[in-house]
Amino acid sequence: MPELPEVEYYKALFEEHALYRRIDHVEVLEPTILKGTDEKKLNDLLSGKRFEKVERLGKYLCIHIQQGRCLEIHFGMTGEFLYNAVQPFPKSVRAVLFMEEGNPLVFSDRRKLGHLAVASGINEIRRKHRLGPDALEISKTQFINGLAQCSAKIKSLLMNQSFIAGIGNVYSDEILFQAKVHPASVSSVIPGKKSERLYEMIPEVLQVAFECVRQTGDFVQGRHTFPESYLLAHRKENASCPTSCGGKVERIKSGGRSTYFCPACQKLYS
DNA sequence: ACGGATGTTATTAA
DNA sequence: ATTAATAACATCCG
Repeated sequence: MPELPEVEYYKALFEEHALYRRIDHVEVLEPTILKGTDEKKLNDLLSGKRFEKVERLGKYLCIHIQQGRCLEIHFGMTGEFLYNAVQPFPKSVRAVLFMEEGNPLVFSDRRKLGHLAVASGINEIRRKHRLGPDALEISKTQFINGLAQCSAKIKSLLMNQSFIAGIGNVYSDEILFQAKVHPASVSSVIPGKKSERLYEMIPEVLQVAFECVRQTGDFVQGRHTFPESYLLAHRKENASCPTSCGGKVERIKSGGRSTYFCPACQKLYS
């Protein structure tokens, strides 16, 4: 489930548990999660070195390795780091970074949709995956102009990592709900004031989500404790809209994903 | 039993 | 050139 808030939380956990520690060696249990590298190359890169820094861009982490290159991490749908795992590891474990001291850093990914790769830095990751500006860094002008130029549906645009990096299916629904914009609205038709409102809701929703994730801790199940005023706390068909507008939550398909919204609150611009 | 699941990418079609 | 829909990746849950 990792979108920007979850990946930001992974970053914080990494800083707390793994940063500056020295790697002994790497064992890869499932080679298919490696992209463009292999177990031997990873050992050449990592063994005997320390983690120096970790950066996040959208849903990616970039871990800088002492005197060398970077480890690129994407968590897919079910990826996570485990910091207290001991052998025998759960079968969802795909790679293990054994440290010179203490517990290993364990990459678990049940559905194997995440990956590890080697990169020179955050800019290479940006280029390779054609990522736009991070959702917490995009400028107002860039966002507003992007909407004005785009005839795609707003929900698709918010999830388009090339336009803005870090927002996925769940938080795009919430941002649209908080801004009271229908997910099928045509981006270029949304009035200026509403575009501004959308822009403001992005950091608002992502920061609230980060706080929830941080407090809940366990998020692989996808059950955070979101505020009652959030659609996310009522994210199922026919639930009552939390605004007491009397509307019932609807589900449609948009961008190939289940999209929840309140037809009474969220205005359609098309 | 079978539909659905929070991500990304490729392909195809309009 | 854009945009939308679909499948594929692989596995588990309700």
